[in-house]
Amino acid sequence: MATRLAHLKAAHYFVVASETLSYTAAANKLSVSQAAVSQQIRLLEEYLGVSLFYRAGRKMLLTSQGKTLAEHLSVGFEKIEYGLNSVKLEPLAGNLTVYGLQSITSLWLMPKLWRFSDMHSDINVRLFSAEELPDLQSGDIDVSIYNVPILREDTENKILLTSPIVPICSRELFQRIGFNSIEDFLCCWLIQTNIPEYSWSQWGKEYGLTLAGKERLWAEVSSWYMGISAVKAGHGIFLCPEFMVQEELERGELVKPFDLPLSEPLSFYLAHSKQSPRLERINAFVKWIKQESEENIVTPYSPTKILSGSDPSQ
Amino acid sequence: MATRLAHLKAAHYFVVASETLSYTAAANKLSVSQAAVSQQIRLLEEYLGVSLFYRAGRKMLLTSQGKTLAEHLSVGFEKIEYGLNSVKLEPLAGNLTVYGLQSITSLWLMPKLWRFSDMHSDINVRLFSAEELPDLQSGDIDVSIYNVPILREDTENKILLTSPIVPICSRELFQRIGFNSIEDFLCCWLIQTNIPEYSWSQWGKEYGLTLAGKERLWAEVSSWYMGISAVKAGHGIFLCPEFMVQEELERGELVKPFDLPLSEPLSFYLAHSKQSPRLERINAFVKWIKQESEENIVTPYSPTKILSGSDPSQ
DNA sequence: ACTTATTCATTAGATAATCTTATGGCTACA
DNA sequence: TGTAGCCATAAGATTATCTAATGAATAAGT
Repeated sequence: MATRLAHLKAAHYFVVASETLSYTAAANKLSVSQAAVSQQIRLLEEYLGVSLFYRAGRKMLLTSQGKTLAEHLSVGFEKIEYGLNSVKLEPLAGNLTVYGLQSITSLWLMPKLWRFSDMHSDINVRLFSAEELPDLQSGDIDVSIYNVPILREDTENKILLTSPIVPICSRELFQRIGFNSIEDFLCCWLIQTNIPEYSWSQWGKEYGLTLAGKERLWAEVSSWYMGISAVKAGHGIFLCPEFMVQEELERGELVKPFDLPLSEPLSFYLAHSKQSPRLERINAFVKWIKQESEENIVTPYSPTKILSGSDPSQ
Repeated sequence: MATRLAHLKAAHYFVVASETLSYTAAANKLSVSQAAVSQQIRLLEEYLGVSLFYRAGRKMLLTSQGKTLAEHLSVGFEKIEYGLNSVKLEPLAGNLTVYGLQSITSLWLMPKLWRFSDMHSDINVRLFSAEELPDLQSGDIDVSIYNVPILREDTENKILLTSPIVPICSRELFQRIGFNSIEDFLCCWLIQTNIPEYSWSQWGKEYGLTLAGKERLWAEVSSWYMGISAVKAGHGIFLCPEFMVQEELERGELVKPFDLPLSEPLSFYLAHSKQSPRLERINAFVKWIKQESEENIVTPYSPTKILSGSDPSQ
């Protein structure tokens, strides 16, 4: 590293002035007097032995050397600013960016979020939904909810919730087909995600249903969310984490034809950087969300109730 | 740009300390007292609300946050240093990097260079030879000598020298073949660069020599320098800028079988950035080299003299 | 042409940041 | 157990930097 880096403050003032092309405006931005800016820039010019600004009437313009310098310095100071911001401790109040799969954010988190905002009106939660592995080190994401833990030295992971995966269909489909036995599944579209552990072939293996026939009706969706949307539209039976459709099950909009979950449940993991400058905010959020998930571990409705309710003759 | 960039000096000290992992060593590098470093880093830690170093016995180690910060800051300060250096005026004394094609540096410039060092013992000339277009803005090259001008707003170009291009061969080849007429060329290897203007076919066109026959012996070299090397080894006749082999012609090592130059001479251009911080040095060099080239514009030996002088019996 | 407002330059004095010196505590090592 | 090496801290000295006031130059409005 450079051991002789003189006049850093002057360089900073210069960069601000190079953006505004006005000492007065720069001085305002920097909350100092115009004279301070003028002096610092003069100092820098003397140090470099080169003039950086020249007057064009009432305006100040950069000399060609000034332009060169400003380009280099501005990227330097940006990096420095970014570095400082990425470790500078922030107070409790402020923004908090939560990342999650579409399914869990829209189906589980969003409906609960108002309660958090209620408790912490000074924390502004911003949701960010996508399907790829989150980067918790970049500073763009504070907390993530993902279906695998984010394994890194500096990342803290907690299991947020664990949910069985069961076949789900719409009430209409359920009433139309009847579903006296699991073989009745074979005359419906079988919807699944692209995760092999949670596929119909796995389910078939566990419950002795042969799905090999090529006359099967398959559909593969790229996210839980899309599968649930399909099921709601009555398009088939979906192997779905139960908690995601808890409300719909309660309302009877969606139905579990049989309460036959996959042996492997699905877990979601809460993760955040251990050294985030927003740890205080993060901890408040994590504490709250853990409570929320614990209050909802038990599925309040037995799906067979709906089943028998809608078909008492069985 | 960031308008609130506090404690830049502290950040700088921190980066130096993060490299040495010692406040004392950092203080020495920075030419300040150890206490100054200690205080600045403490200040920075307080500002960030985060500890950056921790003591491990007698050593200081970076905390994980310290590491993060140091990584970002060091690249930032490097950019700043680079920027400042690229405009900071330098005194006459110091390094000067001269770029040129292999041929011109080794055959023309290098042999003269001792005279410059003699005049300017405080300017240390470093030669850099390659074949591609030089970048005079990067700061790595101060002056270039190239066969086309470097056309840029901020670049100054001067013609350094203009030289005829003539057929050249070794004395041995000359004596062996005799060369009574230009048709005798046809029984030798014809060596040329890959520049069409300076090719044998161009020469043949100008002097009415038909070179179409497929029994021709051709060799194409990628630089003047390589062609001259080939000729010196007696491998054929080369279309060569005369000034490059002036000494060899004088000594009789190489010979011009006929003084029949191409109509288009070859020019070399001296170029440098108008806003280099090393302009003083550059000007000294340019002034000298222009003088050198003007003193040598005329070829002192008529090649036909060597021709007749070296082989009186023929 | 004459104000007037705006902008940067310059100065002197005030203020704040930063440095040094001196000292003390801790650790590693002989 | 002493000693040397390293960092922390405090007080006072020294610089660096700021502000306020003023001047000079320009552009725009009257």
